[in-house]
Amino acid sequence: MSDQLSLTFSALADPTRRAILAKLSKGDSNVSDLAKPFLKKMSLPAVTKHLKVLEKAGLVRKTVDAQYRYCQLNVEPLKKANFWMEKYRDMWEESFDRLDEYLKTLQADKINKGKKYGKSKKR
Amino acid sequence: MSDQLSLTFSALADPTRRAILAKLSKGDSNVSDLAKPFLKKMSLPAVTKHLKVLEKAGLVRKTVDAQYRYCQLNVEPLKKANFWMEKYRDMWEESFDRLDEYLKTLQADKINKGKKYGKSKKR
DNA sequence: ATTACATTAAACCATATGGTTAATTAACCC
DNA sequence: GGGTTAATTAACCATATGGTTTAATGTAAT
Repeated sequence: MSDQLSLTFSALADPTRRAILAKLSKGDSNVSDLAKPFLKKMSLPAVTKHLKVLEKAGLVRKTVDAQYRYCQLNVEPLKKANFWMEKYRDMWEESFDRLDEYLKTLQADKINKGKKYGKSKKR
Repeated sequence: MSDQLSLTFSALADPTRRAILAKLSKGDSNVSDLAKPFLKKMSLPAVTKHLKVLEKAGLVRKTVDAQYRYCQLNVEPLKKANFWMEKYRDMWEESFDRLDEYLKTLQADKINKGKKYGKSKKR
């Protein structure tokens, strides 16, 4: 239906699914164990559905062992999503620099105000 | 409705919206100019809707000038999304290391095969 | 063989999403 | 003021999403 990147971002656009990924990052798990923390919030089939979304995005892989399905995190799509974001990294670091500069300005102004005969700073 | 992060990922989960962001990263633009490349694919109101999604996620800001709305990219949410992803960075770099190791193994095997009396490698 | 457990499938529902066309609003230009 | 342009709103539609409950499937355990 959608492209890989859209599937990935779409899969990440849900707190439950992000929590599932977080849990899987600490180790593989079968469905029941994985679902346990969410069963106060939702039913087991709901978790199954979330897992299916994650699988379609390639973020989770299942291996069958008897009646258990072991889920494993696959970070490859995350890597690709991150690669897409990298194009914008400069921009947010630049804006951080600007913030940094702004904070320095504030600091300078504060010092200036402190001085009885302080000059306004050139920028 | 959703949390900030979900809104961001959700906004990114569409190729048209990502293209809009890409275009805005090269400079501010009013809606019509922004929409131009997409008008073969979809109508202007459709683009307006996409913009609204991006605005709700905080990725785009509009300023009004007469009848024009100038759209500006705001990377802050991208920064936050990236921050979330960073937790997994080690994992995909690790998997790259594994790939690297694997490739070296292949290389070693190749060399081994080349030798008339090569031993099979223990794993 | 029966029972229990792990997991998924089916059927259903409400709301969200992504698109359309037609109408509306607001500002400009002559 | 009348026409043009920029952009949004409204009303509508089809499909997707995220949840439910109940049923089905397959394996294990006794």
